[in-house]
Parts: sequence; structure tokens; C-alpha cells
Amino acid sequence: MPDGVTCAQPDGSAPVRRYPHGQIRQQLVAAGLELARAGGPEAVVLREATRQVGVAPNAAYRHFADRDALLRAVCVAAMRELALRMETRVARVPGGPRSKRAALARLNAIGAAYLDFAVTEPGLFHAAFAMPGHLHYAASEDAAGESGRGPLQQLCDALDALVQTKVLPAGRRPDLEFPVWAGVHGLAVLVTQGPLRELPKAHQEELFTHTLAFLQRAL
Amino acid sequence: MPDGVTCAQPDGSAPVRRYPHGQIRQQLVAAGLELARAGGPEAVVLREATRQVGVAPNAAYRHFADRDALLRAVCVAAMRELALRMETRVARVPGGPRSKRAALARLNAIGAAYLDFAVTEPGLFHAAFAMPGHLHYAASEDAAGESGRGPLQQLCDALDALVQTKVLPAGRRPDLEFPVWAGVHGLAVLVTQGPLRELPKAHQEELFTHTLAFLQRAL
DNA sequence: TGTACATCAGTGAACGCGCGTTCACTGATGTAC
DNA sequence: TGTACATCAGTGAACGCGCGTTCACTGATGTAC
Repeated sequence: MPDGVTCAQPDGSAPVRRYPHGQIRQQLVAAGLELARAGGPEAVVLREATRQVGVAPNAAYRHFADRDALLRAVCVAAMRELALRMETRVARVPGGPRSKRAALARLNAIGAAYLDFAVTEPGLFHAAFAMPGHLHYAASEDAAGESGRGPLQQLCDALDALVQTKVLPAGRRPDLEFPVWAGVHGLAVLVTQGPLRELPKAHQEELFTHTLAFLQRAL
Repeated sequence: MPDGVTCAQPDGSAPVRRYPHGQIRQQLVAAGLELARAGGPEAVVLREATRQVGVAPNAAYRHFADRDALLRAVCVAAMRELALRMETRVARVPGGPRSKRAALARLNAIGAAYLDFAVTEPGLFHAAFAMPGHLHYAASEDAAGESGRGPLQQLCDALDALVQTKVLPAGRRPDLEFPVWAGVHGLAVLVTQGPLRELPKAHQEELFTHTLAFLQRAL
């Protein structure tokens, strides 16, 4: 039920509600995010979002040009959620910026957070990568976490740290983020939407650590 | 236009057509495959498939329990197409089964065929992995190529060959197919449906060879 | 301080669309006697 | 060889559904004079 100010109409028609500025837009995105959480990006249905907010379907058009605009906002929010999870997991790794061991552990934390997000929130994970329309290839910057860095940027930072701690020869660094990203992303997709989706949870976890170790070895 | 036997009705109503046995089912799958080619699995619309075959919408229900059954058939066909492409590309690699160089080249051919398929047929690639309903994790066997081996099996064969030619220590072999698969699959997904989809073709190709080399190094 | 008015963010109702699916049917074909 | 009949694979018509989107509207709010 919406909690806007309601005014009973003398003729018995529906009351006109007022909401704090920007409230509805925010609520629509939140509702869309829940829909995506439960059913992925295709489940982000404009009418259903308005229903959950308790508002007429066309009210959404005061805040979004069309359904795709709402979906885009939801996708960005999902991507931000991923960025946040990566941040917090990396932050939990002890050790200074000089430590080789810590630098490796941080890279690992990034991969683990990514896989964990995919497995615990498959709908949001799928949505994060379902941005409709055109898309700059570094668009994930738009969905940065508190550090202001998107998922890809955080990965790059972790790889750069490996170079700075001399775990990784500088010559190997260029474009290294892509193979690593691909490895983690591929496993996430195979396990959440692909042929590995019915694998028992325990086996999936094994595959995660195994794959992260594999990627580390390839550095 | 369908080419079944037509019989003009005396009362001017539509003619009743007869088709060779199994013809329509086959045509429906073929039509569905074209829909998937153009627009991915969601574009496999039962009514549209019947339209293209030139048959009434409900005629499909003589051959498929429902839309999902048709989609499943299309997904299997798409997966088989991938298996075939992998087979032919592997077969083109010269050298006997004892050659280390050939064994590595074959593994590379598998990855390259996979990526090539994803890029040249993004709709089919997406469909191949969009099988609805339950799914055995080795289900790709159902979509084997001429050799009777599905994509995952072919990858395993190539890795086994690396062990047999002693390119790879046997201790490293177990479950190795998953990280490798994940790496290739992830790149394919990122480039065809993900944030890298607007990268120029040339840059994508670079990423392909770069990633395949990365994976090879990790062995 | 009061009043006229533009703006804004909602409303109800309706639109057309295309989908998957079901119904009762029809007539050609294959089979049993 | 002919005839009755079950089966099979089509047909047209219709169903309900939920979607995105548009329309004309209404009344509360903020602003200019």
C-alpha cells in the first residue's frame, strides 16, 4: 500500500495522492529490482512494478520514457550491487598494498565475490548484464560502488596491484583483465543459466575454487 | 508456400493438405532455427514458425506438446550445429595423434570454433544454451556431431590427448575442462550479449587469440 | 496577504497487439473383414 | 475386390491473457503580481 497523502473526493471518486518528490521513481526501480531478483531481466514488467508500488500503470511514464528506461535503471542498480559486493569482499582481505600475498588474495576475493553474487542472486546477476540498447564497453563505470569503481575497474585495479607488488611482470599486464574476467564470467553463466545449473551446490563450489586457482596459475 | 498435396473443396472452403510423414515437424524445427538465428531463443515463437511453414498455428500441436517442446528441439539443433563446427575445425588440423604440437593446435581449434560460432551466429549460440526445463549437466551429448560427441565431450577428448602426448601432466587433468570451458564461454558471452558486444570486430578477434593463448599458458 | 494561473504528478479507461492454447471439425489414408 | 470404419493430420475460429502505451482528465502545489 502506498503511503502518500490521500484526499477523499466528495463525489466518491478515487482520491488523488501526493508523494514526496522522486519517491515514486525510486520505488519503481526498487520494485523492478525485486522483479529482476526473482525472475531476471525479462521479469521486469512495467505494469507489475507500478502494481507493487500501488500506482496506476501510466504513472510510470512520468519517470521513465518507456519500459526500457526502467529496465536500464534496474540493470544499473544490479550492476552496482555487484560492485558493492566486490568492494566489501576485497576490503575484508588483510595486508598492506606491498604484500604479494594480499594482492593475490584480493584478486581472488574479486572473483569469489563475482561468483558468489551470481549464485546467490542469479536474477540480479543476469539483469546486471542485460542492459538494453547501446552500451559503451566500459559502461560499468556508471554502476560503481562506494569507491566510485565499477566491477571491471576493480578487477583492473587488482591486476595493477599485482604488477606493483611484482607478482606479475609488467609485460604480461596488457589486456589481462579480459581473459580473467571471461573465465570468471563464463563459469558464473554456465552455473546459473547454463548446462551446469543443475550441478549440486557443493560441486559448484569446488568448481569455483578450482577455476580461481586455475586462473591464478595462468598469471 | 507449402507444397503438400492440395485438394480443392467443392464448397469453396480451404483445401485439405497432406504432407509426407514427419515433414512438418522437421520444417517447424527448421523455421524455429531460423527464428533463433535471427533473434535468439525468445524469438522462437510457435505461431511464427507455423506461419513460415504455411500451416495453421494449432497444427504444431500434432508434433510438439507445447511451445517449450519446439524450443527444446531448436536448442538441440543449435547445439548440434556448434558440435559440427567444432568437429570440422578440429579435423582440419594436420598431424598425427602423437604430435604434441597437433594436440595443442586441436585444443585451440576447439576454442576458436566455439568463439567463431558465437560471433557469426549469436542467435544460435544463445539458443544452444537456452534449453528450457530440466537438464542433465552432460546433456550436450544429445546434440552430438557426426562423431557422436557433443561440445563438452570434444573438449574433454582434446584435453585427454594432451595428457596422452605428455603435454600435460596427468595430475592436472581432472576437471580441467571446466575452467577452460568457462574461459571460452565467458568471452563468447561477453562479446555477443555482454558489455563487450559493441567492441569493434578486429578488437574482438585480438581478444580471442589473446584469451586462447592465456588459457594455453595455464595448462 | 490574497488571488489568478501554470505546472506537475497523479487518475481511469481504453487501445491494439500477439501470444499460447483449446475446441469441434473434416477429409484423406490405411486396415479388417 | 469392395466396403465399413478407426486413425491421423490437418482446418477455422475462438479463448483469455497480460503487456506496453496513449488519451483526456483532475486536483494539489508553487509562483507572479
